[in-house]
Amino acid sequence: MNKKKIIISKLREHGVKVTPQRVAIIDYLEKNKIHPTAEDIYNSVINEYPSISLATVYNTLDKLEEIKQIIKIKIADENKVNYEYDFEPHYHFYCKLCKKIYDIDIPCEYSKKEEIEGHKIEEVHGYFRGICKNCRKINKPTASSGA
Amino acid sequence: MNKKKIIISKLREHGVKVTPQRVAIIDYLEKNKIHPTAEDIYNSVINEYPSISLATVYNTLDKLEEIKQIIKIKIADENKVNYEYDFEPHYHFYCKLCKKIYDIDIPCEYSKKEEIEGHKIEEVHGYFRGICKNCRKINKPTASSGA
DNA sequence: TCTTATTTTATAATAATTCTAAATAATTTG
DNA sequence: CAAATTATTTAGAATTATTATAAAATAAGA
Repeated sequence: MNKKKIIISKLREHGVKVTPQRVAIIDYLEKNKIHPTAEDIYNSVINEYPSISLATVYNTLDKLEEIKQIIKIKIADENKVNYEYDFEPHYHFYCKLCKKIYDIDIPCEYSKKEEIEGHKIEEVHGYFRGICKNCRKINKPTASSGA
Repeated sequence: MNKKKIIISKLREHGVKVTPQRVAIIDYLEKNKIHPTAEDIYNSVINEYPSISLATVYNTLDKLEEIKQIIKIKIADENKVNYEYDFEPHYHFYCKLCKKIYDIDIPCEYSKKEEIEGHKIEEVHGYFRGICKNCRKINKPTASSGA
């Protein structure tokens, strides 16, 4: 059973209607694992549903978050939310130059703990910020430009 | 040498003037280690400097971030930034009920690494979200209300 | 004191997100 | 099948945190 099917059945379980707009948003998430913003999703889904509204995108993302199938991540410099579709807990890396968010293939420490210092854990978030692999290369002085 | 003095000398090093407004903001951070928002700071400092503007608070916080004396944390449900004054890297815990941010007294794994998967690390962030110790108590069924 | 650069202030602008109310679609009930 | 009910979508207005702008105030140096 793939994630799309899981989501659809979970929506039904929760009495949430599986509308074409919602499916289009789920499809987008399924195919574009780039930690998109609500606007990224909107800009793509609007091709299929020219009358879709940004509010519908936000509303759908909220529902998906409620049923714990996506996670909001707040990592960018601009004050906006990116959405994570992946199941497995892992770290993220945000590049201050190209603004891309990378998945980091190490599990979050503490991601399996249920509580910490008496507090009940529901989500674990871990991320790095810095300069990514590619931007380092681009900005590194070349042999000819070096001293 | 305490942190306030360090900050003041660092500001001077960077050619940033140490104005009374800025000192008041630093004092607030020194005395209120509650991960305040810019508005929290503004609401307090305005008592001392009734004409201070929110822009000055943001401007000062940006300067303090530039010289790496505070860290922006994006953890709350509302889309706003909280500021961390503490030196040592550690985790945070955000309570979804009372909205408080707790410091968690375990060091961030990877906080001393310089790079990961080829990316250059400049900041490491780790946080939990869930229900805090106190809110768990308050919301727990009492002996008399239980089955 | 005059000059210059910096900072503060007040206000306007921006941008992400949420809210609202009307329109639409789907579902249930008679 | 038709009417009634309910959930959803839409368009657009409202909200809110933050940033930008420009004029006034301040500070530092010559």
